[in-house]
Amino acid sequence: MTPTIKDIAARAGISYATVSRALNEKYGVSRETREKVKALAEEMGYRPNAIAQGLVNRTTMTVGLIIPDITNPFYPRLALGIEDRLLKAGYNVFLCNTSWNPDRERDYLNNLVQKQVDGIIISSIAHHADDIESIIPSDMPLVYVSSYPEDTERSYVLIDNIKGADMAVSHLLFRKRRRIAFIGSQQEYHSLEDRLSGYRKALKRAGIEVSEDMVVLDKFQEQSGYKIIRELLEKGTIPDGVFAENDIIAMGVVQGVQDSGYRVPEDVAVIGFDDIPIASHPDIQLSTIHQPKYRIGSYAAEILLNQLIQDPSERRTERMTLQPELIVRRSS
Amino acid sequence: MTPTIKDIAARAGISYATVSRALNEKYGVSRETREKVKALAEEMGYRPNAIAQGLVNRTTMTVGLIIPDITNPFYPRLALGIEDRLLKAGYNVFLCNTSWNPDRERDYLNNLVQKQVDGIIISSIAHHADDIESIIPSDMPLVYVSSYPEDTERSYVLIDNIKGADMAVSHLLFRKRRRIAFIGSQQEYHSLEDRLSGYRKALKRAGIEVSEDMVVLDKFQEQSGYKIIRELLEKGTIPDGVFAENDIIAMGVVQGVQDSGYRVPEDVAVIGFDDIPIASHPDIQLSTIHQPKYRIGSYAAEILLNQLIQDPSERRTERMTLQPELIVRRSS
DNA sequence: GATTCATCCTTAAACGTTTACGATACTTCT
DNA sequence: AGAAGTATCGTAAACGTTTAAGGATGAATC
Repeated sequence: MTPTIKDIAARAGISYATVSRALNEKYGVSRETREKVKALAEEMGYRPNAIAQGLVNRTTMTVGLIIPDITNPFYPRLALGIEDRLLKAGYNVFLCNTSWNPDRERDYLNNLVQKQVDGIIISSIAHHADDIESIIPSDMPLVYVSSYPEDTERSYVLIDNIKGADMAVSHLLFRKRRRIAFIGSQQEYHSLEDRLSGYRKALKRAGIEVSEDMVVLDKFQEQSGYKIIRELLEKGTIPDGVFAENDIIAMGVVQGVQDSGYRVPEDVAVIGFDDIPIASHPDIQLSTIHQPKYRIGSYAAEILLNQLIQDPSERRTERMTLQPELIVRRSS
Repeated sequence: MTPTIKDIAARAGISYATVSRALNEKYGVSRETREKVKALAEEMGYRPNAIAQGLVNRTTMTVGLIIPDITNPFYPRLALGIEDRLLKAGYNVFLCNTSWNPDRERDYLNNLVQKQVDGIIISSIAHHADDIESIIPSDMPLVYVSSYPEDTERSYVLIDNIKGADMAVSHLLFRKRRRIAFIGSQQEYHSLEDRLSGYRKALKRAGIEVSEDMVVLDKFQEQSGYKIIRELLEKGTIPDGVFAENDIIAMGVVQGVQDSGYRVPEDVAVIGFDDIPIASHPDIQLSTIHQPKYRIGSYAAEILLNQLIQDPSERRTERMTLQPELIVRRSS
């Protein structure tokens, strides 16, 4: 249907190998035929078959991006940073949304190696490096972004979650809160754990004992914050501050607090994490820890690109930990 | 590196053609060798090279999805509906974000055909069908979603934009508004035009003349609503109702109205389009026209899948126009 | 006039699969 | 026993491209 180099060769009266070299600017073809070939290619609407090229070149100019939740505004911006950077370098990206499903993450990884992607960027929900790295060839470039399994040797780009959480909780402490809850989702996500340990760290430093019924994790994301805080309040466990795993959950918490007849921030101060766009809306004004989402994405892409051009033997792992930023708004 | 069927064949002491047939459950291989081959494949960690398969099968189990703005919460949900449906059928998706850039849309289309995708779903910003359909092979399945060029013969899935806009404006009229503005972005987007004509239609039916300074389009998306309404108000052009192209813009309008010292909805009633999740937030309460985003996506995927299994000759164009739903909230 | 050399092109193999066809051996039938 | 059929496997071509190696041509050198 669409013309191949053989079609061009036939019309030009030369062999298709010459056509290939002409189009790829290789040596050994005269200016004359090169121009003739190019004109013909243009005229016939020739477009190289990337699949065939991929087979012989052993590179597909394609990378896989695995994220847990495209519905959380954090990830689209991250993905945008990645896509923009990779596109500039000529790569396309397979976007894979796992919806927090570890099986789906595994399946997608398998899929991506079968599809011969050149590299993978992943915001993983797996706990162990092996869950991921045993699936992919050991020489396949991989960079973790925003979350990673702690026993990995690979590159990653992420915010300092411990420090960010520490800052958030310290801020609540500064606001004279003493009964500070941590509310999150039950997903096995390494950044969750770091945020949790940052939470513990800050409380410990302040000499406050962490009461375990103040740490509540729930199965789902979207409605988690709302549900959890309402249950807490009804049970009579009344925190005066809440640090939520992320802004989506934090917004649920704020709603829940208000619907239970309490005031934010007077009765319960709330702070989230991520600084998604809506958090700064005048009618929302959610305090949070800022993450430079787009930048994190483009850094991750940059690191992957470095690995892509390097010899596997001399690949170094590059790790970036970006500094979080406290954003104080009305909710605290 | 990773084993191929030849490696398996060598270890099994048979030809690689037989290995292929064994793994693909084809006739002509004994139970015995089939099982031996499968065991070996499992043991050696064999995974078929999808690129090589793609070359011979002339199908890549891959589809391209082109959207203008992953940053607008409308699209991730649309994409999710598409991805979920396609994944179930074994397809992977290239997500392509054009950032409202027509050149980038064109480049991506080219890219996708070179990458030999089996089909394309696109929320296009192009005006003419030719801008898109001249790029792709005529037998390549394509379905438009949420927006489409009006001179196309292809399938599409979208909301009835004219009717939705009509409903929105009629609602404002019902609220006794007479000076109703339309605020949108300047992107060439067909759904924009339909919404604009729905706006005109409703006004006309009510016997209200459309004043052209009440229709304002701006270049960008995110800040458009805010900027435009503030300029309008400062110019002394004070609408008592605003229909915005989408919820993102509508939210900007609400902010702008309030920052200019007017009240929503008392002085200016505002209604948007899409019903993105945040619109229902208790502190936002934006009136809007609901779109079933996830469902639109999965319908589009369904239609594409139908085309993928059909013979190109007997492909019928399927067009779905979903009914919009008016959601009245505090902003009107 | 033979040799060398550069230039331009062709041949052929390779990438990892699938699949039509042919070959072989074994069964079954007459 | 010979013919015919069946089950199993191998050979080879094909998908569209890149690229190493080699061949042809003509010009330059001696």
